[in-house]
Amino acid sequence: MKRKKKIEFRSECPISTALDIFGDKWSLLIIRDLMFNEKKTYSEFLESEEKIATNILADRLLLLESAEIISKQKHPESKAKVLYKLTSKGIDLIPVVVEIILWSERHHEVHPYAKQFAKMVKKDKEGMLKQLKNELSE
Amino acid sequence: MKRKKKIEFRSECPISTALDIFGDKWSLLIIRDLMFNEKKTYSEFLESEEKIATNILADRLLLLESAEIISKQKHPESKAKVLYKLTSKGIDLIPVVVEIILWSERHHEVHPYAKQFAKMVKKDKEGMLKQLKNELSE
DNA sequence: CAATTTACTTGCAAAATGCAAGTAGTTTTT
DNA sequence: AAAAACTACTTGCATTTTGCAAGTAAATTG
Repeated sequence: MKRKKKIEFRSECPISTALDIFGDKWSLLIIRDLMFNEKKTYSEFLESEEKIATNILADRLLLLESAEIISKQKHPESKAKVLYKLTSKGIDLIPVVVEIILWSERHHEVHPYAKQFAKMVKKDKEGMLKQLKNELSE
Repeated sequence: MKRKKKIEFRSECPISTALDIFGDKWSLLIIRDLMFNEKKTYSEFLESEEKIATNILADRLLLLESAEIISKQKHPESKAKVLYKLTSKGIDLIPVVVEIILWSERHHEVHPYAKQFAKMVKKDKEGMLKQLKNELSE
């Protein structure tokens, strides 16, 4: 098991600390795929439309694991596969990700399904957050 | 007026698009300083404890300006100074930044003032969001 | 048992970052 | 009014990170 060097925090500012963990172009996309797209394995993450490079994916998975946002599990079907899942700390990022989606949807051209999602969240944000959390906590 | 090359979006995913704009270690810290720390000028941003490099700061200010998250204004006191402020699109990031603070405060060691802020948000999130928005919209 | 799949690693070029120093207006000090 | 200091940058260069292509080793499939 390869251990990634511990993340150095630049300050005790909560925003800075968060950025030290997921402040890059890729980490939140992995989290998105775990959160909304039912992706769980290395090769599934590779398929996403933004086309992350294999070495970057491996690096980010290690980083997110060392930050305890994701964890590795045995895949029930095959031992060639590795199952990644969000930890409770990762699941706890739901409100952050949802607010990013809402902001982006208000200000940019986005996929129709994102517009639909935003519409549903606006109807009942609390309910939606709870539902997402439940789905991921199983 | 130096124009920064237009940001390329990797996809129409709202999260990916947001990351194309502020998915790095510094942009959200500038936004934080504008949002919570009453910083408005280049040299004030440089003073923050994370110590951004001058060239990176200049680059991020251009990027945020081209994404219409901040705008440059004349400084009322001096024409040696430049006043940066959040646009309405930038102000609209308040919920994102607040959720990041809440998440980080729950899971990491942070400044005491951040804990205090989290406590106040938990009491009345809607009120706090409105108040922050009002303060920035003047 | 050969081909394919899965989860990576490696090597190298290109891009981004970080640091120190420099510059060009503007304002303050003497 | 000249010199010093301040403000908002830019420049050059070393270091680090990213991106791409190819390779590997174990597990699985045909």
